[in-house]
Amino acid sequence: MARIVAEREDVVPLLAEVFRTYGFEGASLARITEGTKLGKGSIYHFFPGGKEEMAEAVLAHVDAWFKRNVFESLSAHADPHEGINAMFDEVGRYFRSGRRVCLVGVFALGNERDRFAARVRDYFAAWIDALAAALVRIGREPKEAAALSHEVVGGIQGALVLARAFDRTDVFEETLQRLRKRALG
Amino acid sequence: MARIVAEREDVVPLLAEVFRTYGFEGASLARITEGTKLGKGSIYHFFPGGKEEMAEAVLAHVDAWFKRNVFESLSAHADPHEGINAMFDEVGRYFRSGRRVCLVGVFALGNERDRFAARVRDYFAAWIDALAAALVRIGREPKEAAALSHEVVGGIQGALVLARAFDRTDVFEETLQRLRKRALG
DNA sequence: GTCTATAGAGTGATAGAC
DNA sequence: GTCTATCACTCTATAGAC
Repeated sequence: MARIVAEREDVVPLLAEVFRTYGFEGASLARITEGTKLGKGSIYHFFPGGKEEMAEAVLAHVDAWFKRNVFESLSAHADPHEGINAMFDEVGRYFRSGRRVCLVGVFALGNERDRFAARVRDYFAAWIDALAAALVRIGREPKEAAALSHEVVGGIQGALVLARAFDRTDVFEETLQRLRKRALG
Repeated sequence: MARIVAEREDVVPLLAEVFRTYGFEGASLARITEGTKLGKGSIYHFFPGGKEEMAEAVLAHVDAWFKRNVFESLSAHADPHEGINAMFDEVGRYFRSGRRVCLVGVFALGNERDRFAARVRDYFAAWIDALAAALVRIGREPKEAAALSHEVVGGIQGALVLARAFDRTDVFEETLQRLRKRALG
């Protein structure tokens, strides 16, 4: 018996792609074992809680990734303009110009939202708050910054819907450009 | 046997709520029979093609509803400003201030997009085109009208995601107000 | 009898859990 | 792999309108 060492952390990104592609209900064990190249036994060894625990781990992973790579750009840069630009660059890369959808957004729209309400809420709250803080740093009024921040994050989610609907990456890229200008201008 | 006469058209709105709530994959026959109060026999009598035919009928129904009640507002009013205002009013009502999600948006994000690609694309294209035409009528340049129209329709989709994520209708209403102002201003 | 709407038992396949 | 539950779907049987 070959023992290809896998760890929980190595499985989570693969799991994330399955949940992202098929949603929570559509992520069947068959699709999960295919996507992770693991047997059912291994999957349940890593996630005794079943699909619910898998989805929790995936949401935590996405949340951590965004905190580290996207939200932190906003506060880490000495120049907040640079931080905002870095955020848009990262977002464009992460969503592969709209070819990839937002897993948390998909969960927010679905029936599974209630099950993962806290995770979904916290993800968007963290993003919006980090962006709003950067907007205040470039001189916006707090209230204006909050509204603009909602507009940008919501606009990105909407752009993902339209990019998928039209199957066109330029729809996503152009919206990203427009939102970037509005945030910085 | 009680014979409560139902017609296909009466069933479609009930079906729509099931697909809207659970998505295509999550709309099991158990949920469908529960939501429509019809037995499997009746359901398959109306939709011999099964779930695929049900989803097609639902998408066609939503599409027709929007064409009649939303997109037509944009062209029917003598004053395009009034038409755009009417569109925003209808959208706010239809989505129940963000408590309801967009069935076509959910389909666009999911794996089922490919199966219903034409319907999904046409729905958003019709909406964006109708709005862009109204924006041209109030004096916008065609190119600017197209960009703004994408922004508004995408913004509405994104606002639905955020409203569900935060479980707050005011997030949706405020975004709708902001987009309305931008469209008209 | 014919036609349409109804109900639901029963099919094999597949689901998630272990 | 094995378990039970549930999946989408089929089929037979029924009722009532013509």
